[in-house]
Amino acid sequence: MVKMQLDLASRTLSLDGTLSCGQIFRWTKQDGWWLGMVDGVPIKMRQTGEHLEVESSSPVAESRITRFLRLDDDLDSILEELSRDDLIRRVFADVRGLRIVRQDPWECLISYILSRNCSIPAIEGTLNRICRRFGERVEWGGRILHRFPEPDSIFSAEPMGLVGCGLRYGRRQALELKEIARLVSDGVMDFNALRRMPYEDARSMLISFDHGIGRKVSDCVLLFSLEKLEAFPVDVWVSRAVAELYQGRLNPELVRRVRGGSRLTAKDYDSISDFGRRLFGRYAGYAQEYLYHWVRLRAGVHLLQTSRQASE
DNA sequence: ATCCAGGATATCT
DNA sequence: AGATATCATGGA
Repeated sequence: MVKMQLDLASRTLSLDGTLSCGQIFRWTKQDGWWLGMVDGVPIKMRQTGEHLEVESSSPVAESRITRFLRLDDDLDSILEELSRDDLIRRVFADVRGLRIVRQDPWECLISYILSRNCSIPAIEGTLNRICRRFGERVEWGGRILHRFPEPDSIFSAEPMGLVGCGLRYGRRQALELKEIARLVSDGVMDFNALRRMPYEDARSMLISFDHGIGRKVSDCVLLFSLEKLEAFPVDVWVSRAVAELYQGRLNPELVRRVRGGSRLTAKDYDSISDFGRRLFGRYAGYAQEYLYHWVRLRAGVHLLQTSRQASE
């Protein structure tokens, strides 16, 4: 057991908000501690006052935690730059200390491919079952955890084994996951290369890989794992938030469709995403995540599962 | 039981 | 190109 304490000092952080808002799916809170993995190493974290307490099974460089939580971002400056109007200022005030997390691109990509048309608890359940069945077992403190499976492990998986984990779209989706795993394993899909590309180019390339990667999945992977903070993913919640706050600046027909609960067309996605990016600029993704968390909090979505098992 | 959820794609006009 | 039909699970 290795213990470490990070001095947050002036670095604003809400660990609860950051890990419970629905950007990342495999962290759970138990007895006041967040339990999860960073680079395959089991980690426990707890925020107490000005400090972040970190416990791990083996030594972890402080810089890895700092990178994971994007504590290298000057959050206050970013939010100040994003404060275009009083509406978004109020959202920032209601959702304090939320940070975008730096996820592993492979895990992030698979997570969002199978997130489509699913609720967050369902995504968590499916991911946990996939890790339990295909990921490496790790024991820590009498607890059994599972790493996220390597690409080769998914590539060589039996399709029905994946389907049995609860995929929303069955065998078709299992074949998608296997194909993506092959592309990653063969280096055809090169996350480091994508990270170096401009947002628009990386997004076009990701979408061109197909097999379950569309606009939304691309934007999530780019924002949460590939350093593209201008990405503005749009789901039903973000569309509701934007349609509510900025109804006067959007196509009235689009606002009506969002309010009526009808599904978003590809064109609607582009309208809202482009609007967000134009309004907020290089840190639009941060504004998006605050909007997402804000509407869900206000709708009374409960974010912390208390009784469900993480991964055994 | 019913309803909804961090959508993508094949198949039309 | 742009609209729409289809896919078909788990959790609240």
